[in-house]
Amino acid sequence: MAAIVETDQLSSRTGGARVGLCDICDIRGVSICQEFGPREMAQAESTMARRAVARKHAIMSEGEPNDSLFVVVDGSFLLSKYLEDGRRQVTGFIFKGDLMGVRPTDKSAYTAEALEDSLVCTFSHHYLNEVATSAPGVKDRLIARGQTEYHRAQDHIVLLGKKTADERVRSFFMLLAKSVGTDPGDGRIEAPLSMSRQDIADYLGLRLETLSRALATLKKIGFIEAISRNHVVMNI
Amino acid sequence: MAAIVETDQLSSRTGGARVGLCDICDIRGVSICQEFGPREMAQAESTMARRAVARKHAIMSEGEPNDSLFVVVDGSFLLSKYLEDGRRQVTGFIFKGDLMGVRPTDKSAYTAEALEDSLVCTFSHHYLNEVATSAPGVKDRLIARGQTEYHRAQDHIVLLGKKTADERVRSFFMLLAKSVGTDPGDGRIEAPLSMSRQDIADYLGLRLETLSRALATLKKIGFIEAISRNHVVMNI
DNA sequence: CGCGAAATTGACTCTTCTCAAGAGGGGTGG
DNA sequence: CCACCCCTCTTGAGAAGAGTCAATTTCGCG
Repeated sequence: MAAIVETDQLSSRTGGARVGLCDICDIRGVSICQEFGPREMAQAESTMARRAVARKHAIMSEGEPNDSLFVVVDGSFLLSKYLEDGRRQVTGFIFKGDLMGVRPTDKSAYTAEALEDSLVCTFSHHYLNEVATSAPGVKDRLIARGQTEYHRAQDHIVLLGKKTADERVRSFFMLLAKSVGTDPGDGRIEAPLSMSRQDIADYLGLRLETLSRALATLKKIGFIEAISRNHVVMNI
Repeated sequence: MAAIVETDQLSSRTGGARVGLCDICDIRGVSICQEFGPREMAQAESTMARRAVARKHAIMSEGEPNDSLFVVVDGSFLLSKYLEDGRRQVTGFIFKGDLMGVRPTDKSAYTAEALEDSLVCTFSHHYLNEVATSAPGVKDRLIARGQTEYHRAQDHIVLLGKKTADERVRSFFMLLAKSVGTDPGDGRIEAPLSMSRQDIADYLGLRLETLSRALATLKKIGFIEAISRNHVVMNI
């Protein structure tokens, strides 16, 4: 199922001048790179690779080894785990600025696949360890990110364990608003929907049909102003 | 609700000789302390405190600040989060050797309360940072522990999102067996049950009654050989 | 414009929840 | 040491929410 794919058109791995790749990166300020000083940044750029990941392609697969840290520069990813009989649970959505693969492992705990054509920076952990000796903040940042992931997971647990279908769907849209929502000026919030209804249902622990009915309810009460396959306008 | 309580009878914070506290610790090998060299260990012992936590008392509370790392030396803890209307979700159980408070925060994401009279070692993060400069493995260990927590949370998410009541209960007992189970020789596994039925139900996203019915089923099919309020024998 | 996948809606089923009553077990006081 | 009481757990019956199966509609894409 969806092997790791290298779509390298945008990679900067070829030799020569690479000054500026990070300088112009619009997530530089929010990710681990902010811990790099000028020297670390130069080091980073020399081993870091930018990689395009095509929609539906996995960058990590459950059970497969992974030794890289991925920083999502653009696009979005879906994290999932499968039960033996094929039931799929979506354990999270990853957006611009988020990290995947905080720790090298020889058995990844989940699959991460691109929901749209996306762009990531990859850092080998082996190398990151070296950088960390001169920029100790990097490890603190990894610890912090790990905790953020954990807290998100705990919120997800509360959602799945205690919330009704309508509440779950509402919570999902709140998360979406916070992660990728934009405010066009009026009270409304707009957000792109890079995931399918099935993806959302699998995230919320609901069936497709139940999600659909909940969407109808949220539309009726006005929480959702308009929704299409890949876009939503909310009144929060 | 359950403030942080200091039940200090067992604390070693008073001055004088403290040699040996860690040397004789039976979880030394499995926890972060294993990263300490002799010098770090001496440092650690001088600022670390052992603390007894009485049953039902919280060592961390949702929304409250926390700047210590806790290592569970003996006993067990329940992690929980509450919705505004009081619904409680148990997000995890913590046993001997586990960590709590991997990161300092001024708003703890969850509450941790002792399920039985327990014993923890507390390390202030401020101090831990100093130790980490000479023992860099400590931070790696914190990253690793953070990831372990996250992976457990993901398993919990799968459980809540995709499993039936019977499957959830079965999974809980498997977890219990792995965490605190002992094999008395025959194929069976025994484990103490420090949590109530209500705690288990809140962990599994089920009602008390549903859990009770599932237990009856598991007894009938023989997965559970015997179960009382605080002890279980399983056939795995 | 039309095809096909994705999403919605409908009717019915089933698992889990709810409310209620009863049984069991542990601890305290007589 | 026993009995009682209280709290926890179990069991029962009916209701409700979400699941299932199936038909239909919508939307995005060629």
